[in-house]
Formats: sequence, structure tokens, C-alpha cells
Amino acid sequence: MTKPLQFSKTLRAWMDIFMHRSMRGWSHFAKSTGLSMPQFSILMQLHHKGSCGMSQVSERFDITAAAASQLVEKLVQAGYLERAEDPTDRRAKLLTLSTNGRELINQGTEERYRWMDDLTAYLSVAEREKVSEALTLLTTAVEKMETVNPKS
Amino acid sequence: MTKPLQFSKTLRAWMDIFMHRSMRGWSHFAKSTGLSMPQFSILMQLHHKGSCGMSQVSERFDITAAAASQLVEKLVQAGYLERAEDPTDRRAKLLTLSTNGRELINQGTEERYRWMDDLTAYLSVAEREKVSEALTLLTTAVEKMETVNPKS
DNA sequence: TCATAAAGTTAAGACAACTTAACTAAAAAG
DNA sequence: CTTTTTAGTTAAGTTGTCTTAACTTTATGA
Repeated sequence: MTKPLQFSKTLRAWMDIFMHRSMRGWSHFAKSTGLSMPQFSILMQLHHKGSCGMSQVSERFDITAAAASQLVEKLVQAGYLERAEDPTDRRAKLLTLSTNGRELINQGTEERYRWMDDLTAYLSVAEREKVSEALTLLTTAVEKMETVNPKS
Repeated sequence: MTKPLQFSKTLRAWMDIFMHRSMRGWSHFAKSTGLSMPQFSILMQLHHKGSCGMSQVSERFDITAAAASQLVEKLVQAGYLERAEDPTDRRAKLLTLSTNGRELINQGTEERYRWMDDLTAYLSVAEREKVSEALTLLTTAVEKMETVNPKS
């Protein structure tokens, strides 16, 4: 057992459930903050990448530089983003989350993760151990994969 | 080891990576089909729930009945959704995915899952086994949780 | 050094997703 | 058997995202 196909099936079953629940929480939270989905997504990207330029934003979301510029402008106005000049290239901008932005994302993350924490109650200690190990395996596997074949 | 806090941390680390990658694939695919995110989300909901009425759509996405009606109308026009009269309540409608709709979602699912399949290459057979077991545990835990405290 | 490319902004307008308001039709309630 | 509630639609108008086009400024390369 646990042939590639079986493995794949398990992954997908989990992913289905997981995605469905995560998305609900995610979009709900975005709405509660008053931010649109595209705006929120940009904050999420910055949360992940740490910082990037305008062009990375337009690439990532497949929109024109103009659209990216306008979305970012709103986020800067709202105080969630800092837009500084890139010292190594004065044409470019360096986008980073502001303290408020970081707080917002952390809070959203918190809410989206809560249901997963609740899962703990439905697992024995031994099961938690197993799950914990397995997810660590997956996490490091993804990291390996990304160093070999980086996509962002 | 594997105290609640540790467990929680592992879950979150995995979730972070997972969400980021999934979302990329998901929104990319939605765009490639020509559907907007709200439209695609409705198809996803139907994929999960099997079928539902108009009011469930407006509840789920926190939009007015009018907005839901208009979005659904487009999806029906595009041939992804069937909108039939509910035999038990002639005011209500029964929304279901059409064959095309189902195909579309399956194809999207396929693409969104591919990177996870690629993960297989970075895990030993023993590791796959562990991960598989763990995800099964998680999946059944969620199912338990949902029967106790249903949210959709 | 001069031309061209690249990063970003701004303005004008297209379009999709929403909203409210006014409606039809069917069910529930009194 | 009226009255009220529920489910959904349609129309008009608002707003936000996105595009193209015309720009400014800085970097690159011939």
C-alpha cells in the first residue's frame, strides 16, 4: 500500500477539506477588515515574501503595473503598507508591511487557524505526535522542492 | 514534545506554505477559465455541497440575494450551472453543477493538486506512509468535528 | 553619450460586482 | 382566507478593479 496513487488520494482528500474551510475563513476575515480580496492578497504576498517591488506584485497577480500601483496606493493610504525607494535602483520601490499591516495579517491568520487548533480535541496525544511529524516532513519537502525549482 | 502548542505550531507552519501555494494555483486557474473569483467560488461551493438554493449562496458569500441571483445567472448562461425549481418549494431554486461545471472544477482541482503530487518525489516510501496516515487522521478528525459542530 | 529599455505613476474610461428598491409568486401563519 | 414572510428576479445606479495611453525618472548598452 501507499503507492503513489494512494498517497495522492490521501493528499487530495485532505486538501479538499482544508481548502474549503480555509477559504471561508480567509474571505470572511478580509471582508470584515473592509479590504477587498485583491488588496488583502497583496498584504498576504508581502507577509510571505517580506518585501518586493511593484513589478513583483503585478507579476504575481497577473495585472498591469498600473493596476498594481493603484492597489498599493490604497494600501499605503490605509496605513498597511510602506512604499520606499529601492536604494539599489532609484526607479524601483520597496514595498513592506507596516506594523499595522503585520498586525492585521497576524490577526487574520489567527482566525483562520483557530479551527485547526480545535482539531486537537479530536486527536489523541499519540495521533497528534504522528500528525506533527508528518506535517514537518511535508514542510521540509516543500522547502526542498522550492530550492530546486523556485517559483516565487 | 508535541504539547498542544508544539502541535499548533506545526499545523500553522504547514498551513502557511500550503495556503500560499494553493491560492496561487487557484486564482491562476480561475483567471485562465475567464471566470471571476466570485463566480469560481460559487462553482466550488456547489462542488462541495452538491446542490443548494439561491439563499445559501448569498449567505455563504455574504452578499444580497440580488447579487447572488445575478452571479448565478451568468454561470447558468455560461453553461456551468443548472438552475431548476425545487419540487418541495416552488419559490426556491435548486442549483447544481452541470457536466461542464463539474469538468471545469475537476480540471482546476487537478492543476491545483499537481504540485502536491510533485512532493512525492521528495519523500521516501516510509515518509509517504507516515504522511498518508497522518492526513487520514486529520481528515477523519475534521469529519468528526463537523458532525458535532456543523458549519455549512 | 545618446538611444532604448525598465519601473512606476497618473488619468480616462470599460466593465464586473455590488447595492437598494420595486416587483412576482409561493408558502406559512393568524 | 387574508396577511405576512420567504425565495427569487429585475432595473438603476454606485463603487472598485482593471485596462490602455501618455507620461517621468532612472538604468543600461551600443
